[in-house]
Amino acid sequence: MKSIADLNPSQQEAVKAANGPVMIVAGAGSGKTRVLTYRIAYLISCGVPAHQILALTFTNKAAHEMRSRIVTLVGDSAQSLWMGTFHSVFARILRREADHLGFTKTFTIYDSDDSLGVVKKTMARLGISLQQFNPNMIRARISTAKNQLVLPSDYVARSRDIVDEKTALVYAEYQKSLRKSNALDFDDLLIKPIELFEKNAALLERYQYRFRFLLVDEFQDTNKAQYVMTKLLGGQHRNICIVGDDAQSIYSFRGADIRNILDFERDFPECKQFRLEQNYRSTKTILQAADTLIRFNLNRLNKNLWTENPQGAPVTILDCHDEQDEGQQIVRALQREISSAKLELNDLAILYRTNAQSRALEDALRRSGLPYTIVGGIRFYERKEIKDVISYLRVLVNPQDEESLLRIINVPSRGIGDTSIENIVGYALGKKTTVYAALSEVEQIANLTDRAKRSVVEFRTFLKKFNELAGKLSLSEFSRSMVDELGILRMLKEEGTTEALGRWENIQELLSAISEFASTHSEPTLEQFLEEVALVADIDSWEGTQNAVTLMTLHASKGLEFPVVFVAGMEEGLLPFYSSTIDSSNLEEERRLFYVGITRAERKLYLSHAKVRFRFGDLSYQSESRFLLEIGKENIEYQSGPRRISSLTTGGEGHRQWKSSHTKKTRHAEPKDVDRTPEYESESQEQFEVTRGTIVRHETFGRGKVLALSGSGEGQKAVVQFDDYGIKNLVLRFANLRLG
DNA sequence: GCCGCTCTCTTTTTT
DNA sequence: AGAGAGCGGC
Repeated sequence: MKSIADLNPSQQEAVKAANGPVMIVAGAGSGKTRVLTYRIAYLISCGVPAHQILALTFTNKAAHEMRSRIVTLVGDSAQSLWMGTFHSVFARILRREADHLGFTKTFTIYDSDDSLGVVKKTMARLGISLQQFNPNMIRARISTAKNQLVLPSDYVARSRDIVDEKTALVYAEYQKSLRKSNALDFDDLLIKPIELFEKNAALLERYQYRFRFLLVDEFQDTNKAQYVMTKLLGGQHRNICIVGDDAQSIYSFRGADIRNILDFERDFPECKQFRLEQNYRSTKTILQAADTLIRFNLNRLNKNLWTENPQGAPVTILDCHDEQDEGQQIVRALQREISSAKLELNDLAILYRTNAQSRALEDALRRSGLPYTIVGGIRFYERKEIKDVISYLRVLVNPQDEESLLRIINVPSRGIGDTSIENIVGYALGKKTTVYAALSEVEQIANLTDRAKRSVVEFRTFLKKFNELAGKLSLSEFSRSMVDELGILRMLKEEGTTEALGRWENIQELLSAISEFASTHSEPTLEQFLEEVALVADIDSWEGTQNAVTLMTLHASKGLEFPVVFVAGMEEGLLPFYSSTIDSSNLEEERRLFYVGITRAERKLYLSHAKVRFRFGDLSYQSESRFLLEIGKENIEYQSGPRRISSLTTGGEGHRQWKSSHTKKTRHAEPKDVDRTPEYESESQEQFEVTRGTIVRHETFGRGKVLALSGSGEGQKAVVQFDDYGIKNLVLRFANLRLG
């Protein structure tokens, strides 16, 4: 192995503390990835067989990169490392052990869309109104419960409102449906292994023995299930190394819990701690800005990041009029940077809070002719036409997969309508058999038209044919001929619209992806392909090597670095983002998110904000983000746009009303300020004043509290938390609210 | 059963 | 503003 002399002393110590629990607190840009790779390489060079090391990373991309770096350090023996995300590693383990849990190896992994479909069907079956109760909210609550290892049976006792009561019912049925479909959702991939190991001590022991060294990266973003899993696997040998930075925890909405770091210290009191505080990435100015900002968070571990890098240029703030202007100003700044600093396009990144913001930025880039690449947005594998083809493949692998089966039974449309489907499902339910099996008993299903019966037989024959072909053709031949026979490509081509052509291209792209998968794997199977598809993240496929500016969300930027970084949309309401449920912990997470953004920058940071922006089809006027005031005046310079148009003074009637409510200056945020939620587009009502906090009464929903207001005039909307019906979004003009 | 229209909801972030 | 779902007419 190459010498580790090129690491600094604290990095070296962290690398060499091989045995026992280790906690590495690694600040942004402190060479964390380097330490991890060297640490693993060091273990291998000390004689630990690579297959006894399990390293859990946050993205597949990080895993791939680390693995190849380790291979360059210690050679090919490192290929047998176990490395990947929690989800992919445990999916792999679950495939092996599926029969212990009553699933088969070919189980399907349901994404959030599939889960939502199951939730909806379950609600319908239970007679719970989809109008009254938001299926998405119920799905989210089920997911949260699962992340916290709350079982359906325990959920009832924790019910706090009527939505919880309904959720409890749905949750129990939802789990049964998944089991019937031989399917696991994302959360199950973490929970089921725990269930497996708790039930089966011998099996746990085997895996404990197998993975003698555990490493967990981005530990601040693990959830309870992931932590319990870590403890289970590593609790005996205690060779657990966790690496993280509490200041970069940005996934609490997904159940991540920073308290895991504190719990680790409690559960492993003998753990050795290392702190990496020297930053190698950023200029002093950028680091100071980040540090000044993060000090506004009360809830944090103390850390002292420092750097030997030069002072660097101040952070530039771009005042923009609207999102178009923002795009233009960013483009101009980009062009200046490229010409003056001799940068490549892939040295530049534009980050934002929400995917929706990319649009205006893309427009500006396109107009200027600057090539760009976008990470994320509408995910490829979530597009309708792609999901349809994938569903066919899923059903062929796992005929029990009801969600996919019902999705494709009439796609392309073959005359099996909703009524027929209902009859088939009803029949299956009555006979306690799967829908797939019911297809073979079509003659016995009541109320089916002859046309529907014939179509079902056709559909069945189609599936059967490709089931038989599966073993005979190569993966890419197989999928191509299946798509051909489905006839969707031909149909799309005939349709001829731009949209249809786009879909046609997408399906071709999917087929190429399958071919590529087949050529890069030694024994490619459909099962493997589907698993990979289910667990890819947008960032996994980003290479960063092409000659283009990169656009992505702040979340996706975690772990990356760029010489020049732009953070767009620095406005109250957008960053920090607020929804109806903002509280101080949300605000602190938003601040950490911005912190992550700042610390991606090596040499130069730009922050932009717009006065006017379209949101939800309405113009909205926001004051600049409080975070701009929190990064320290001494670190910033303002650069005004070349021309200022203020629609506050030149705008028409519709705009004038905003004047009064938005001349209010954002309060300077102080850590001690208890109520930090700023006024959010509040305005007076005709009959009575509705503001945040007003208690109102609704004809059917009863008593509720106004959480937020948005929009203007006729279109003004209120987010109301009802005592019995949860959160609703109402148009005030129609809602007929009375004071409660 | 299919087509086209209107209404609703969304958009926070993602494995 | 745009997409998807739900509804009504053919």
